[in-house]
Amino acid sequence: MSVGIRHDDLRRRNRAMVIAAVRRAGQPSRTEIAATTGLSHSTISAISSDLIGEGILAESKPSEAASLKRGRPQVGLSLNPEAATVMTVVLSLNFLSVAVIDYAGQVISEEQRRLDTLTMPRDALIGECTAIVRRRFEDPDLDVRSVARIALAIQGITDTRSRAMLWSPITPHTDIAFADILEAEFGIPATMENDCNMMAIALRWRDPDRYRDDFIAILLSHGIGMGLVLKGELFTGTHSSGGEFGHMIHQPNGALCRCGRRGCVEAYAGNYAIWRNARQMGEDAEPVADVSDADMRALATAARERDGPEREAYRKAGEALGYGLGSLFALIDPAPVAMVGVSAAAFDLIEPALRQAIAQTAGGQHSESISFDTEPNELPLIREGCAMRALTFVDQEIFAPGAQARGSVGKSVA
Amino acid sequence: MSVGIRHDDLRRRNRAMVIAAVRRAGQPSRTEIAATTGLSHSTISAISSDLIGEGILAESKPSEAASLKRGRPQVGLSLNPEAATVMTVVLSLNFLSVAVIDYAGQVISEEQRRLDTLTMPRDALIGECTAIVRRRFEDPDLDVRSVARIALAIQGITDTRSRAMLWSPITPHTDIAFADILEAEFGIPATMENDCNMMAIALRWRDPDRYRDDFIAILLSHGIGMGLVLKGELFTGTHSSGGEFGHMIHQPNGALCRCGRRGCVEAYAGNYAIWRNARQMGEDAEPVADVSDADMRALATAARERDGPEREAYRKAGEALGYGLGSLFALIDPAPVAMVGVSAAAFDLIEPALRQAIAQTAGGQHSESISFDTEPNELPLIREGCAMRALTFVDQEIFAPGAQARGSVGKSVA
DNA sequence: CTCTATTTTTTCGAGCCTCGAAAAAATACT
DNA sequence: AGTATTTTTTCGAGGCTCGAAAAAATAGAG
Repeated sequence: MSVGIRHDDLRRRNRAMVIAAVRRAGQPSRTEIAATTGLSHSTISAISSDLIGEGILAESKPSEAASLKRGRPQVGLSLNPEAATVMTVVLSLNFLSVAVIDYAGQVISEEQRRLDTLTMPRDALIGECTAIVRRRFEDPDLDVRSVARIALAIQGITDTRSRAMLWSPITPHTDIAFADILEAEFGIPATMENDCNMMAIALRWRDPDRYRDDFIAILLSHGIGMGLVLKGELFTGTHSSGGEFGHMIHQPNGALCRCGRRGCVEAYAGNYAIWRNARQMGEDAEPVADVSDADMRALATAARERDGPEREAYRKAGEALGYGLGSLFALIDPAPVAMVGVSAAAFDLIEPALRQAIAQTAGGQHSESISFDTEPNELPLIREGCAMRALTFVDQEIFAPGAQARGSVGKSVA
Repeated sequence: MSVGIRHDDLRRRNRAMVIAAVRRAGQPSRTEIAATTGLSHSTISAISSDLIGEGILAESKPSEAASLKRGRPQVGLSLNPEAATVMTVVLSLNFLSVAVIDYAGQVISEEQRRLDTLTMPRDALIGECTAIVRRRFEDPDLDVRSVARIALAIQGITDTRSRAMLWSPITPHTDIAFADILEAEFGIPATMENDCNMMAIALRWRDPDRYRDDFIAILLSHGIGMGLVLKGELFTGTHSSGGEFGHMIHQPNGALCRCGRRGCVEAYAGNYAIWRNARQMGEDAEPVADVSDADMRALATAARERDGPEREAYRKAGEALGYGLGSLFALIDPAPVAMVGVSAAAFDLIEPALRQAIAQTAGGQHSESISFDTEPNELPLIREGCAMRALTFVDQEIFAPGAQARGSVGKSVA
């Protein structure tokens, strides 16, 4: 059962709250923090004085707009970039990237690398990941001790505890406990996250007005992924990262999916499925391993030019996505959707059939009011989400230790 | 954003925690409460002394088993039945029932009534509800002032704030703010809940070992409903009660559903759908308004006796439920399922096709390990859930005021 | 150039709350 | 009757937040 609140949790939680307020607002004054947190000025004063003393926050120049006002000018509080650093590792199909990010969220250094994830042996894949991290540590400019957290993201299913990759389309291997491996290797806390969840976190930081408490990020790529934020919290399954939107059933006994089953949404809307339909290869054709972004763009161009199998392929993708979203909306009610990935650039071809399908479902009662946004480039989003994930971990678990250990106050996405 | 913790919230939250511990454990000693809440003995002593002084808790006889032990005997703490009462109102097809329940959860009095919900005018329906509540208030044995909360449950969609029924299959009328209406009428806080959510709450109280943090309650009745508990909390949509499992899409452009759309799970698995298929009326046949429980039982008997359209109807129901559950499990991972309602008594006819379908979905990877439980009688469950819903409201909002107003510590189902 | 109004931030004492340790209470065992 | 054991209460210490007041820092008025 949930547990009582001990007296010392109070300060820790309010510390975390202040740090979160600064991370969100950028350069808020103490008065502004008091307003957003609902705590008294005295408390904010005491806490921020502590945090400055510990080198977590720093005072910045009084904000420009405020100097027009009378009275004592506000002093902005900001995150001290040197308080800590975090590392992000993003593993996607044939591509591995790492970045070092300071406490204020700026990228310090990065490295990217192509590799053949589909055919690599298990050990080689793990080795590449540890090696790329190690190379960052060897950078003489980087203070190794400052690295407080490593966040990995991978396309595929991870476990709820964010320790391991359970299954991924980018490698034949399963159940790799990347988080444990990196922790053992470098002695730094690490987590293994799902790529679409990180996209959702990044969207929330990028555009908190549109993506606030309830929204959906859908990755339209070789496969179909989803990151879901409900009531301000990242939605995950009970055992895994969950949210396997791409593998909801669209057509019982339908098209062959990359996962080996039939009729999944992905088997109609993934790049390989669009490709298969556009090339009229039949729904039983084995999914191809990869379709280049250029090929997909050519497909979209062809579909825009004339009515033919390409256009029909996108229509089928839209239909599958629409019925899938309709079923999802039946469960969670409609919410804003962000379409991310290379096929999001072809969303104009997908949207009509999608809206038509969704209008025929219970969740689509107000289908014209459901709004879609597109973002063709998923990698920067994933990296950004990872960074925020790692940074907020440092905020909460390291700079306000114990605050999140019990109960659930103040938990929120990222 | 989430808000800081003020000093006085501390006591309120810990009060709520102590009350919750007593409600859960029945007659725990102070020492046991200290252990489950993690608070110190001194704190528990102080809080329980307050609660006893306020008439919320009462000391009961030392528990029998403990007297075998040495030392000072434990004193059990229990809920004082006279601390408050709550009222539950359950509105289902052609049936209205009300009950008064004391603070310890015992039914004090009840009344049940048949009425024709499908044809009643809006005002008459509302009038029946207020009248049946008023009659309970007129009971001379009932201290009107003790009634602290009214919880209504209805089959259909309610809003997230638990104020109104938005849509229901039992009446043609929509958007009835029952909670507001009863509050205005009697001056007592009221909520309007979804029936399947109440079932889920009741299951959790009845069998916390099986139904703890993640489980699904599915109502197999004229329509198909679902109550979903994830991570220990009732899952609702962003705007409505959500969880409209019955209206996830099973077959695009498939059988005609009671909701007017096509291919919903319910259009294959609802009683009217099983009836329609068993009578070979075709998937376009208008759903019948009601099928009696006796007719459904006769159908099940016929299906068990011989291979024919009845058996096929149950097979189709199982298939729809299986694919629907498969899609749901793709999103949330598998969880224990309780099948409730008259058709749960025919689950033996449904299960084989259900398991076969689920095995073909992503969520059904370990389909043999997914466990189903059946409970043919939904009404007692709904009433029980309503009672617990109302009682825990009193625990938290009235006897520990302010505790839940900010943040989210200690929130949990019911 | 000084004084006043205004706004932000800090300081200080009061009031709560929880905690640990010790005391008190209540029983079983010897 | 005395001792051991377990539960519950008491009491002082320490920590935290709050409100009020003071201090700090600036713009505008005269």
